[in-house]
Amino acid sequence: MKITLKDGSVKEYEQPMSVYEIAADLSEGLARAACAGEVNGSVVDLRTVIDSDASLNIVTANDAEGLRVIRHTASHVLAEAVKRLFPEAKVTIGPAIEDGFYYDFDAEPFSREDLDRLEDEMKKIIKEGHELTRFTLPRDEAVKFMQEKGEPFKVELIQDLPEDAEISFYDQGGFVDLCAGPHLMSTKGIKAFKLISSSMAYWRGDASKARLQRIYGTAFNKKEELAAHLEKLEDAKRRDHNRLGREMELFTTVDVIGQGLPLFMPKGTKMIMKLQRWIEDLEDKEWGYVRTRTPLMAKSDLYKISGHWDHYKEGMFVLGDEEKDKEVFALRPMTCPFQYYVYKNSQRSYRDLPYRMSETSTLFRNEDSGEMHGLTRVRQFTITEAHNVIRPDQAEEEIRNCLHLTLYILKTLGLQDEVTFRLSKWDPNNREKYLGDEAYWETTQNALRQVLIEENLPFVEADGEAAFYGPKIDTQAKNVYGKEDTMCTVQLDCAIAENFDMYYIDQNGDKIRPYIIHRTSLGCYERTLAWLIEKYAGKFPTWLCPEQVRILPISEKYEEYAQKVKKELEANGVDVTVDGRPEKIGFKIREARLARLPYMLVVGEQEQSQELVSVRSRFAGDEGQKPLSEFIAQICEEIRTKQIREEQAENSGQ
RNA sequence: GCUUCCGUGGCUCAGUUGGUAGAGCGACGCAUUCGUAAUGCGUAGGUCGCCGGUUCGAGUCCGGCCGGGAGCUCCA
Repeated sequence: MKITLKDGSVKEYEQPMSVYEIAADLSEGLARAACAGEVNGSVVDLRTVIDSDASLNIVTANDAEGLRVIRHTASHVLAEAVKRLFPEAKVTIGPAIEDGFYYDFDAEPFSREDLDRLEDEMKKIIKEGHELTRFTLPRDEAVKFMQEKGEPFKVELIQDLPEDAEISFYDQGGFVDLCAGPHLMSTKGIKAFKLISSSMAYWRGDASKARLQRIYGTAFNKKEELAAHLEKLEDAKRRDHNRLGREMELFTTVDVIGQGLPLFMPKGTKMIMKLQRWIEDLEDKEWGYVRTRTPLMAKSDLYKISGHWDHYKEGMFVLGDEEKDKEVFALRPMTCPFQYYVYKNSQRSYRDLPYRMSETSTLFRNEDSGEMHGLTRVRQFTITEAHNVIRPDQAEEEIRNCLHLTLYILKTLGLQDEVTFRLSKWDPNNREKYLGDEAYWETTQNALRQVLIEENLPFVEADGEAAFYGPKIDTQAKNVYGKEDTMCTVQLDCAIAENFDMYYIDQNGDKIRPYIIHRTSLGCYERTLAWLIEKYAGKFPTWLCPEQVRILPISEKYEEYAQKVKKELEANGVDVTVDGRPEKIGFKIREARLARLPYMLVVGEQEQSQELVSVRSRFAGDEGQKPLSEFIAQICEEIRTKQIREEQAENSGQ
């Protein structure tokens, strides 16, 4: 690969090299004069490297590194612009993040107009082309330096650093920011950026600390890349389930019913019922589950035993007033304790375990008003969840078992490549939030980690994401805005059986505490539907479609034959309708396409006389005429096997 | 709960500096009975999210509330 340096000279390498490697190499020799900015202790002009030659094929990960440097520098430019236009604002921190950068300020809220003005100011700063130069100070001098500048947040940051640390600063033509770097050598290196939005954020993410104003922006190497990114965001919005789901009449919301309480329309309901019947049958017939049906509410007594009354009362809908009423009820936020009493109804032997209780249950959680979002964050949702009561020696096998079921379901839905796994651990610095001691958490977390490793699933570990009774394996998916949500979960709970006095009788006749696995094989139906809408942009696999086939008679003369075809398809369990309106065939096809239907059957004179149908599919366009019986066999097979047919782009329309 | 943007007929949107509303699609009616992405003509439909204020006059300005989007915090 060839690198063109800023002074015009060319450097050649036989092997592709990373930005880091180049940086290291260049800093040894000729590069210093041409470069600035620091990467891992080596000095390099990343701008030069990135721009060198598109055919260089610098490894993607390193392009990402370069982008981070551009974005981080952009955040400094933003900070300078804010200080210029709003001198009273205090700067805090401004890192590069996945798709851009942000900077938090202690300031009055920024409006969109403010952001536009800031963009203009940033353009000026970029054009002025300030060199970024690094210098360091001993800690006490650094503190003094920022005190004199009147930046209390920076002072606090410096004071948290080790006493003997050399504190590094970057100076861009007079504006100086505390920063570890690296940066571009000049503000001129920022060639394409945009401020996206502003929002409130807490200092150090702590709601009890200062409320800051965060400005989000993004920056790219080239204007075209920025444009492509913005276009991608626009495209993502077109797939947004909250828009598409309403447009396709899957669900709606009503002001007077309330926030976070979606109404499923007939089509959305049909999809959810298809998912639910599938999951329940699968669990019961193939994975050894029994089904329960327990109340949607209970007296406060139950939640006092489970611990929810003390820890999570704000999150529950409480019916009644403890002061006035003899009995206070609450709508259930989970199914766990109800199913525990199903287990406790009779004495269980070690031979009975695992005892797997599953229930499609509606849950209620009083989310804060700002939290609700479409179908992904609601106040009432329905989930097929289970509690598997097991012997301690069955833990690993049963966790694996649950994970396999989840993986099978994701694969069937075509979602297996959309997820990441997370080992959700406790927060050792916040022990009062959890049951059990360090040894308990080490043991249970190790058990889950072991399964993930053995199953060869890539995963991240996250502190403070566990349930209060135990660690989890969460299956995470991102929505069209890149926000991550938990879809499925497998939780190991070795603690709660004690609270409910659950036990089984072992070989020796002794009472033993079981472990409990809390798990879902799919996320709640609301969230899953949202995920499917966004993944498929409304073009669902045929088996899930609420309307799988629409019959389009050429004219009203063929209505009778259309009805006959409909009856035969219905007899085979296909969801089918007839569009008998006196419209032209082209018009009916257009509407069916816009409704994202998988199959259209055009019927007219020829089809009627020979028991044929003309098949037009979302997948292959005009598939031509075939005998009705052949089409039925084909679509039934597709539905039975839950096949996901590949789309073939049609050249007309959308 | 907080920050910000938004709320005009069923849907998507227009509505210049305040002078009581428009379009396309859809719906309905009539005509057309049609061969693979929009047949023509006509009709109806809005107290401009709700409440209050400023004003001679408010969809347009101000305040509060309700609802929606994005973000923060939270998420059993």
